[in-house]
Amino acid sequence: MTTTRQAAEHEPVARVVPMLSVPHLDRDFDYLVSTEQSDDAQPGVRVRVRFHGRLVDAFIIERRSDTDHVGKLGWLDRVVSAEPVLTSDVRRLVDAVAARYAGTRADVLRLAVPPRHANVEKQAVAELPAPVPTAVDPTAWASYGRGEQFLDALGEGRAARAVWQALPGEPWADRLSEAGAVVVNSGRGALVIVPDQRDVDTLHAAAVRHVDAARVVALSAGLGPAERYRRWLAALRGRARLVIGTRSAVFAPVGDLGLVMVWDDGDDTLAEPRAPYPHAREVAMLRAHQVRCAALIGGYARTAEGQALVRSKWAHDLVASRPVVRARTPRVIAIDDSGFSQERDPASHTARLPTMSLDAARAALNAQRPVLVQVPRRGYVPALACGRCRTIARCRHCTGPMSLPERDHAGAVCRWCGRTEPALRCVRCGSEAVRAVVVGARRTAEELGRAFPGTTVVTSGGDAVIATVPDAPAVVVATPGAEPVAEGGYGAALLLDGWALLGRQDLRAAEDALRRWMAAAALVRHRGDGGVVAVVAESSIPTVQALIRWDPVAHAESELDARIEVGLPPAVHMAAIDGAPAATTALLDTAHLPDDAQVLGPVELPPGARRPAGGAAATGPVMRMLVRVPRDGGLALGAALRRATVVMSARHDQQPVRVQIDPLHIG
DNA sequence: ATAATAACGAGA
DNA sequence: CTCGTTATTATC
Repeated sequence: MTTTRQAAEHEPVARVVPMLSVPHLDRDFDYLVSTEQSDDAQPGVRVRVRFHGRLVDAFIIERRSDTDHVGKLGWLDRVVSAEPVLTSDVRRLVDAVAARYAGTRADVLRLAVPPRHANVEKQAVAELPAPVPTAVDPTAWASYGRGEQFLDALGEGRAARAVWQALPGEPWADRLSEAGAVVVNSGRGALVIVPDQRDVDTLHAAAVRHVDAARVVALSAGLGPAERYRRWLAALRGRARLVIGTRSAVFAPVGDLGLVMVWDDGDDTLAEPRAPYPHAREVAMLRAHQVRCAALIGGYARTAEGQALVRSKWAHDLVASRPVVRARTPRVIAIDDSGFSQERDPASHTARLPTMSLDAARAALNAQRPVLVQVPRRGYVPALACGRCRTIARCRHCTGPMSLPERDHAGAVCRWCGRTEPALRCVRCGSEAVRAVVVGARRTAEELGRAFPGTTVVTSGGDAVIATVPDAPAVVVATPGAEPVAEGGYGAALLLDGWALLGRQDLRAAEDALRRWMAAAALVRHRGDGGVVAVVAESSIPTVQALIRWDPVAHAESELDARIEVGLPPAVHMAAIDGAPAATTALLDTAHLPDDAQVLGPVELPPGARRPAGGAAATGPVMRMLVRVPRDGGLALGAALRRATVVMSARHDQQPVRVQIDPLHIG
């Protein structure tokens, strides 16, 4: 069954990028286009090509009249559809991300272009009436320095860039929607990236209040292939002009992009867990840079990365003045046990956390307001129980659960009041044996229920997240990120386990603690309205001070200074190379690293880290090597490691190695 | 990946 | 010099 094919008359060569994640095959390949295929085989469409005998998916990059290939060309096997799903903007972005993260274009393309759904693609596009500009009130941005001017700049199509710290109680989704509306009204597209589905829902609800609902679309993973592709196509085809989504939406094909926004960029979920592990904020900034559009990074707290953008003058500060901050924030008290002797303060025999923070909670409940209690994620802090009878170990002062902190801490520590207990003894059976158990939010809820008999106790966390709670007395126990919004604001919040958040051996421990605290505290009424936040941590710790003073910018400043001091991102760029010791050293030996690169390690992989996938299932030790280069050496680092992976993958004897650029957690 | 092929080394 | 094995290279 040999069919005679005729090459297209005009530009018979299609240059394609095949979807092969093998580094040394990440090149362009030319194929012949037949007459029948010619109309459909336009740049950006999906095709199938016979590659080394196998049929593989590919995207057409360009049509050409000639080829530089010396051998004979094969034919495009099939044009999958005429939909040009890979726009030139997205293709340039994919190229840049692959280069920066030392990955293959195929891997990035898999993140950027969702799988096709033929039925959805065939459906006719409904004609939309001409867009109706919506009214945007820029005065809502007036609390933030040059906020109104920022919106004006967006309306004028300028490439304004800002890092914005939202005030407590601020309906951030409305503010981001207003910024998006200004851009959409000016005829351009806007994109907002948020950490999770809950934020997508919140933002979408707000967005349709500010932008014609037919032009707003929300992309997220939990949609199912058909709906997901339908909405993605709405963006591609230009119907949707304000696109909202989680991390992979940062690649969404929004045409004539005028503004890209990222909310809460300190959230770990913005880091893609699949190779080459790009971070949505970094991709967003690359994109803004490439298309010269505006950018906005927002959150209650600020990351060192955000601060670096401000310090380098790439972005402006968008923060409220001190008097406004003071008026809008709750009163923050630190429940601080250290250096406090019971001899000097006999009153402290009655538990200090219960006295001070339970007082605050009780006052809020008496004022008919809900109280938020933030506890760590399940499994985050193991508590202790008797090794013989399994009774949970309790603090002698406040009856809080005891747990073992990080290694450098002697004795057990109370999760509520932070007091140290050098020698535990079971109150029931007298045994001195201890075992670790995990006390989650549910148990904390039971305990608090006992502390406030007759009060409704609600828990939110894990797969049972509650969006809102009514303005009524209730104790709301939530894990970070799952705090329900209280209508009118909480009367008080208790932030437990401060020492557990701050004591982690992680480069982002302090930043992360402040981010979680502020996210919870932002839901509390301001001080003038009686709002109180009690945080269980030493008040002398700078991060606790930053919460008390509500100064995320100063905290990010000193965080950035600290990273400069010790040479960690974003002050430098760093690559982590994980794998069997032989494999990682082989890769680094192969790499022609820049002259100013420093090789560090090997270090232990952070606990819970996955071992690099692919190839033979390695069983040996997994080690991490680190490469550090100056801040302006990021591209050179990516390029050098990219070349090394090409060489290594061509020699197919190696064990799997994972390369991550600027990983969130360095080990 | 995997097939073709260039390179290499030991035995006859 | 040949055969058998291994390293290298190309895949349009």
